[in-house]
Amino acid sequence: MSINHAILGLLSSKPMTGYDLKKLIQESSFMYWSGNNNQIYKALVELLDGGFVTNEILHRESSPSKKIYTVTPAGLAELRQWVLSPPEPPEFKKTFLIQLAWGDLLHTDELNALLTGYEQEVRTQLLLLKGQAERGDSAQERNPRESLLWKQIHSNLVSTYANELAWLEQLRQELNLT
Amino acid sequence: MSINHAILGLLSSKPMTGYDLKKLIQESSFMYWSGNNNQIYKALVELLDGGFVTNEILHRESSPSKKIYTVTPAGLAELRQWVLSPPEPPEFKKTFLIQLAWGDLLHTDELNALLTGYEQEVRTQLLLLKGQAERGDSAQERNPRESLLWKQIHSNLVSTYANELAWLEQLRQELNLT
DNA sequence: GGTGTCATGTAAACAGTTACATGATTTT
DNA sequence: AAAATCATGTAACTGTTTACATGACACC
Repeated sequence: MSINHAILGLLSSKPMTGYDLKKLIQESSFMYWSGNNNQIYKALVELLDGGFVTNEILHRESSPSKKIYTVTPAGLAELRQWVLSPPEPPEFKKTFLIQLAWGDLLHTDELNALLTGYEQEVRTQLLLLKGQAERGDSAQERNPRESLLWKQIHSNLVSTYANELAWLEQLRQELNLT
Repeated sequence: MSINHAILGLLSSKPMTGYDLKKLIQESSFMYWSGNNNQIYKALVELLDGGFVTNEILHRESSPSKKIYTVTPAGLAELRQWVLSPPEPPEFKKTFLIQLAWGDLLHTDELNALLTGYEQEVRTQLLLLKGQAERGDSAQERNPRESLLWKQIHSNLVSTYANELAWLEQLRQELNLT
């Protein structure tokens, strides 16, 4: 349930509308939520109720009125608190591994096709990541330490996918030699 | 929604009760569902309705009657079909990375403690994995190809965690040198 | 005598996704 | 003239988790 904290984080660099937040979260590689309206607008109501953000409402003739959200000091304190909290282990959902678990039902060529399919998916994810990096995503960093952290987050994801590809290579070799 | 297929897979090696399936799924490292009653018993009803499994009911005086589920040929066909279907990309939920994204709010020593906390979590996961492997988990394999596949699934998870540790090492170095 | 395992199931709450609804403005 | 973007929100559905409920039998 940390999308609220992610929103606090995003707002800490710049006041934004729900619509802006939605886009940032949807485009982000490491903020893993889908970033649909329901999540965002619900979270913003909660954050407002909790006093962690305030909003400035721009009324416009017709069109829904634009709401620009800003973190409060209480919101910043909450964010810091959360960042300090004990990390959770990473979670992996690799449905492919479950397919592979019963891959013995397949002929060798079918199994090979399955591996190739997975490889394609992983490569696609890697390309998406690099695309985001080139577009200089995640906006303005402030100081060198922060910018180092963001680079390392990106590097974490890249290495995770690269590791998957390396493992695939190993699997292919073992399958062919047996 | 592939827990149904995972259940078909498990039943394909041996008829079992819902209770047995629950334990296998909960102990498994790569079948990522929690394996709570609600999921299992609901899935079994669906599989039964679809004609993918049958059950033999052992009535016992008092105690709920034991139901032993067996895959039907239709179930095996469905399983094979699913195993052949185009793989999805892996999904990662690394909440830690989101904490790190705003890690610049922390003092250096706090940040270091955060990294250590994460490292501990990852190491714990690795130990759990090795424990499962030693207990010769995932039961009886049939032929060399299948047994190779199961070993490689295990190896995938190990390497994923190992990669995380290697990345942490790199991050530590970059943080200290800056 | 208490704890743990076996064995089934239900209820309630929470989280997440997809789709719906509206309507102006900007781009192609 | 059509399509995409801006901007907010709601409704319905699906998936997941936690907790409740029952009761025998085995083990310490």
